[in-house]
Amino acid sequence: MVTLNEIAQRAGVAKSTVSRFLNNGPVSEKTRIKIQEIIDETGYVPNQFAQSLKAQRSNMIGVVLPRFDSPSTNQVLKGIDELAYENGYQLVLTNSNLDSQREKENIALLERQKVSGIIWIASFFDDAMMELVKNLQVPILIIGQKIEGVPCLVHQDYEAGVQIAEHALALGHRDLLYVGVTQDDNAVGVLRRDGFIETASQARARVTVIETDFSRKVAYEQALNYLPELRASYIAAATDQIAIGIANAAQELGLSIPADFSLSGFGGYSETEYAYPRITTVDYPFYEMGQRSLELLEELIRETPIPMVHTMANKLHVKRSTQNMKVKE
Amino acid sequence: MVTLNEIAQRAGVAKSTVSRFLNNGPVSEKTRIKIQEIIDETGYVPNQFAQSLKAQRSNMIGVVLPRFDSPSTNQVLKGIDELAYENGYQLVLTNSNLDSQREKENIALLERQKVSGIIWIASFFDDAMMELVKNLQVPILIIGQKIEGVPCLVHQDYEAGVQIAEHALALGHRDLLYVGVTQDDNAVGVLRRDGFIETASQARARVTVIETDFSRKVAYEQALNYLPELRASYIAAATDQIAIGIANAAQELGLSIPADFSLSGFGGYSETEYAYPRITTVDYPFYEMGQRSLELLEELIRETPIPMVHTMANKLHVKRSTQNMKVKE
DNA sequence: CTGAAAGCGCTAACAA
DNA sequence: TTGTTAGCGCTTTCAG
Repeated sequence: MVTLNEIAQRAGVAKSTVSRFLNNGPVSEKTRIKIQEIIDETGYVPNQFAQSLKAQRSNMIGVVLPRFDSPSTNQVLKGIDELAYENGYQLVLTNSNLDSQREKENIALLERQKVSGIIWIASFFDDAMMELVKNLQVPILIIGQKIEGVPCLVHQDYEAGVQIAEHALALGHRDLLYVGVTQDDNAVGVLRRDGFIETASQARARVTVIETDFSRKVAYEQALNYLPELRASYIAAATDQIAIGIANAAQELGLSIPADFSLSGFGGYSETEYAYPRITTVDYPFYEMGQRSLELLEELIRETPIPMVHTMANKLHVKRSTQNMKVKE
Repeated sequence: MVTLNEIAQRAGVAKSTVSRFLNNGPVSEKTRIKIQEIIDETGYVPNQFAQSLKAQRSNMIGVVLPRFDSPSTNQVLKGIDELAYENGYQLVLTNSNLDSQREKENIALLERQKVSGIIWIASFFDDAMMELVKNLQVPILIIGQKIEGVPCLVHQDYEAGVQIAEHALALGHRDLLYVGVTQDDNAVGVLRRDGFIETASQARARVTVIETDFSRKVAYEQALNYLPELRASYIAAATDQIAIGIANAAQELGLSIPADFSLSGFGGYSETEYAYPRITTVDYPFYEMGQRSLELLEELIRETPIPMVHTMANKLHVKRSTQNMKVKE
């Protein structure tokens, strides 16, 4: 392996001179040329470990993600990656496999690796995690969950709930079903639902709530049960996956959307793009969120003081699955 | 930061003793306990850069992938990740964003980082790449493309083509349409097609071939054109994405699958799971492939001699989109 | 503008 | 079993 030392000897200068050259320090034109020549000849590349050992930090950015096969996460990743590449960072990805224990391990691991910063795409969260994050020696940015005292980047989930409710109301629906998820997930389980319910309630619409989990399959199976006796004319599902599950069940039961009921989701990362009919949803800007998260992390790395909470705006996309309340009878 | 040196001083022993302790070398019971105590107290963690600088290699495994938002790649990743985690490797992912230039950069970058090994999920391939890979100082395993003289792990694409053709023939279809992709992609563009065509031709079936690209959208648009005048009773699409595009177009045109024609894809990573009707496909074991790739890479890292080419078997999954050739008239 | 020297934290001979 | 010592390759004072 070619080392700095070797370059120095061949060029007849001291190591420090070569080092200075490498770091754009003051070096005379003559030696500059000489050194460059030798470097080209030998194909020398600095040893990153030695550099990092000195610097006590690396040019790596750690990302903690809940799983590899989530389309939304992948969009976020894409956004992170793009800027990381442009700005010369190397991405170290750690998958927690939806395991809170492993999530902690991963964050600790990245800290030991002395990454420049960590982006944590959070799924859930507990006190031990809080403790860990607060004592971290490395800047961290949390995506997707709001945590007291730690820089976060979140969606406007409450507002999204409001948007969907307003949409339903504007179409004349007065009897609504909200298919939600566990309250353990604050963003998806609580905020969206609250935005929806509060808006609907204020308008004196009737809202029923049922809970399902995140899987398309379970949503599908449950829907097979409740759809036949459905009273509501509008179903708001807490995620696009759930909406698709419901749509599948409707198809199975011979129900037609939006003729029999309107249906909407939340998410919109092309998930619903190929569902029939296209499902009305609130688009979440995942890709942009990834980019933004890296920008914010860089501020943190530079120790620029920034606000703790940042939000990404989302946008209602009306498709064919929702329509005006039909006047029956 | 707590260093080994500090631990040594506090414990009243030499650095080397602590180091030995850490690496399970011979240390007396008494000092063993003492050292452990101090480590627990201080929360000491070895500095990985220093370790790597010494060892001239890291415990990282580099993965080069074409993009983040490919479901099949994500399954592979999941498989890699699982074993990497179990075996104490850290994953460094580099995205090439479907850019051959960046693919090269990434491999070079990982080499400089002295990862223990590289898994390259290859999309395409040229001579410059060949050159690079052959001169690599780090073990590399290529997934998805077969390259002379380099360890590869590939799908049985030709065999998959054969399987689909045999399936179509067994159902009595004699007029087949193959919707393929560019021959630049050897695995998908050439092998699947050849397996299909050769099998069908031997059975004296009529085969027409048209080419599309990898996107569901383009497949959909093209199908809108050719489906109305379709002669064939069976369409074999080169990927599930393409099959879904065709199915969408059929739905749009009021054609019914499999009544009007049978349709099959290749792939089967739950992509087709929610399409209606469920599409017959050849399941590719992506997850298992990820696991296998890590196993193989570990052999390479240990310098165990292994064969150059490894294949993953796939399996035909018959769903509702294909049925017996109807006797018309 | 350049060189000598110290040291980042760890491992591995080699002696004791 | 333990300690001493010499680096791994690089950066960074500090003199010259």
